[in-house]
Amino acid sequence: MMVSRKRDLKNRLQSAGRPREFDESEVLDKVMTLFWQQGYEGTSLQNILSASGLTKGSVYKAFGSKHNLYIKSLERYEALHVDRAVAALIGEGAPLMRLDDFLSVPILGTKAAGGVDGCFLCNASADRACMDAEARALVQRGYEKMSRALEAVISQIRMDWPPEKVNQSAQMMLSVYSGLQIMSRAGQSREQLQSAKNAAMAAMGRGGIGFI
Amino acid sequence: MMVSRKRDLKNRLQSAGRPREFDESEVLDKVMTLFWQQGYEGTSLQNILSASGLTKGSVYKAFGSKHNLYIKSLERYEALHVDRAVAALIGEGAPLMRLDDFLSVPILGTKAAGGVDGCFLCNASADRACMDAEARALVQRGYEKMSRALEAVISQIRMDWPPEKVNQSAQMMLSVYSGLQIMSRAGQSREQLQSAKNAAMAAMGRGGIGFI
DNA sequence: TTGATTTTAGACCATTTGGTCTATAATTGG
DNA sequence: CCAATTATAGACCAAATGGTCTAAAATCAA
Repeated sequence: MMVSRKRDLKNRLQSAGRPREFDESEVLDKVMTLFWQQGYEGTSLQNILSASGLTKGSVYKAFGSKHNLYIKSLERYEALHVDRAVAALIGEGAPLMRLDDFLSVPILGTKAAGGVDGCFLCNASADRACMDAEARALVQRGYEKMSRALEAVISQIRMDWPPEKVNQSAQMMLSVYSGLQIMSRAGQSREQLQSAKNAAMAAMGRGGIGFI
Repeated sequence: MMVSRKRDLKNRLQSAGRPREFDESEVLDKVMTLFWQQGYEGTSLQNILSASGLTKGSVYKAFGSKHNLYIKSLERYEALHVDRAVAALIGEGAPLMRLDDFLSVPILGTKAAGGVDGCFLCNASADRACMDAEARALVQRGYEKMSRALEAVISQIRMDWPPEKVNQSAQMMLSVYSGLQIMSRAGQSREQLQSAKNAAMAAMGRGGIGFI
């Protein structure tokens, strides 16, 4: 047959042939959850097939490889969770409250009866980032986004602070956030995490971070 | 033969039979490094055999299972690294400097050319703690030790602070530490980590953590 | 209807997984 | 030297791994 006469101008959305029986985003959400909870090596193809209800053929046709599925999952996490957190940080309401809410996420996400997801970026940092450049770039981009948003709120909270001080505080808040997420995965109690958050918030109060 | 007449009173160190050809602690150190760097599922038995130079028979005779090897690795990490960090925290010198040194570990450990180990406790938090109660208990014990040591230094730095404030600050410092370790695994730049540390240290300075 | 195109189901594959078992080697106490 | 004991090497194993491939099914354009 002729090559590539196919549809240069028609610009259709639905190509010919049998249509997909699944929603790609829906499947990706389920797979993302698996990688998020169990890590890359901890999630087997079988896990993925069971959770998605698909068969190997469909998965490999649609996503190509396990690794690509992981990268796509990270991207989806960024779009779904990081961007939402960022929007909340730079959104409406008292800036101090917005920062507090941001640091509360790791604490509220903590379920008493085990099974804490934490933050996919933080988990991926430990799990894959140091051995997978593509994953690392995505994780860094996520941190970068949160870092910028933190700078924005903090500069609203402490309008008297110079940019340098705002930047350092934002980096500290990001560290606190990551630390809380990681420690929540380890089952640290809500009280302990709460204490950490309180001290971090207190550093933003009157007196604030007093350079030594 | 008779049961358990073996050596109730002799109390010998070396039992009869062929002696070990390897040093158990040495092997454990190598295995610990593998689990630390690659995680539980990311480390195969083959990895372990190659790194230790042992064969399956010896490994299983000496350690029983991969899982047990992981637990032993966590214990060894606690004895080797956590206890050392704790000792340094409550040791000699200016307390403010000791705290600074503690938070510098994640930054100095960062090698420019990838391959950052981070902290085994933090990695294990993301990797295994939420699906392995034994591992979780060890991780929590490690955090607990560091937390107590942090309280000790902080109470030396700010003798005017009430215990509650000291405790909250210690929890925050532990979060910052964990966050730095995790973000260093993701390849965050030394400058970024340094900024976070600076802000955290600043919170201990004059004015300190000013409750809102 | 027919031909082209695409997805699906699942058989199939080589490799690797964690783990066991046995024969042999190396030691000690007697 | 001999019996008992322990460690080593590596053959062996069933199950699981990530991945490929083919035949059938489902759709659309002509």
